[in-house]
Amino acid sequence: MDFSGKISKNIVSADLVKKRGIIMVTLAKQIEEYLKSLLETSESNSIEISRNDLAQVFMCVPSQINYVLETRFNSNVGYLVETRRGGGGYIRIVKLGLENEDDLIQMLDKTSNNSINQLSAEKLLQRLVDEDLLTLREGLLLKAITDNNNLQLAAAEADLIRSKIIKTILVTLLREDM
Amino acid sequence: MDFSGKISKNIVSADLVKKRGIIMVTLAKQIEEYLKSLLETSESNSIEISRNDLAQVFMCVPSQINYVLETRFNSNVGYLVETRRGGGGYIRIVKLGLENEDDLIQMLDKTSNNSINQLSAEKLLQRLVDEDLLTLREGLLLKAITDNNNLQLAAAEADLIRSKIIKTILVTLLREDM
DNA sequence: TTTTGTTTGACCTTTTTTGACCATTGTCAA
DNA sequence: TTGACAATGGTCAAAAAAGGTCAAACAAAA
Repeated sequence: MDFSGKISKNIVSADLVKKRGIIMVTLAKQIEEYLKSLLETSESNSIEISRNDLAQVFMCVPSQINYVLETRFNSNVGYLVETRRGGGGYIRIVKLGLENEDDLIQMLDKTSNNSINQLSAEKLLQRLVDEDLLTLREGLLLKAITDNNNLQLAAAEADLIRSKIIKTILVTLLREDM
Repeated sequence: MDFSGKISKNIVSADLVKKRGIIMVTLAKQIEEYLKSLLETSESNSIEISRNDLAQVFMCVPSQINYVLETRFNSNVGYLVETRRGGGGYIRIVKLGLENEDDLIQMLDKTSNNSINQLSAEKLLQRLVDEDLLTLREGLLLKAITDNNNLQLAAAEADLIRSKIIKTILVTLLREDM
């Protein structure tokens, strides 16, 4: 996208720049708040936006939206983002339910070491089944997927992939729109 | 075939991606849903349409129909399309079921190329959900697991791991006790 | 002053839409 | 019988419509 020739934005954006006391509220912060307010009024704890439209609303470059998503809506801070390109593309932000799911959060913390061996994964999955966070069938499926025999990788690599898979499982279970 | 007054919009089939407050439904998606709704009411799991008539109903160029057929009704996602040109020409879409083990085994064969990209995996999972071999939740979980963003690997490596995961899923579904 | 966080824009990838041109089949008049 | 022509559907590449990446420039905080 070519932005050359765009109207100098300093003038227009002046009234968008609110001040809170002396500290300037950044654009990123404003977009963050806006998205969070949308999420709050959403019944499903998720919203769908168009990157271009949103950028237009805030009179900024589209990539600014990505910055906000990366820094304020990643899974470490309790959000999940799904996107699609092309005509009819969209960005979906899903708020993860962090309030009631302390166990999952704790597991997530522990799991984020980027490495989980097969036995640990199996135990963790079993625990999720025991706590009714996964059905038995889901547990079996996931156990098979994280099995060394099926991954067929060098140990270190398998452990790494497994940790990513487990992390994804935990994050997905935190979705409140399932 | 008479299409007059037949566009029943917003017929949303079970989808891995549950839709909430859609921003923009593409033409392709609408035509896809329409054809799927026709298929669902069809006793024979097959329908016959006229490309030109359908294009007129949706007020688009005829080749748009081909795009929909190629991307949404190909054999990878469980459909078979037969056509005939010339006067009295037609397009027949047949929905292939996944009714017995042989179908899954066939799927396994096709899949065992040691490489599956994200989109193909997503479509395959969607099909398993549509055919009630996976629950929607299982589908979402598995889709997340096979998502590039979550695997965080180089494309080629991701495709390889994904094929192993898909293979494991299919094999597991073939288990008698699942 | 150094470090960390924000903003911007050039360039890239994916998906959908459109249209010009091609191929096949059926009909009917010569 | 055959050859024009109408009625279908097929192909392919360009344009349009999204979103993604990354590094440089700026700004704020430590």
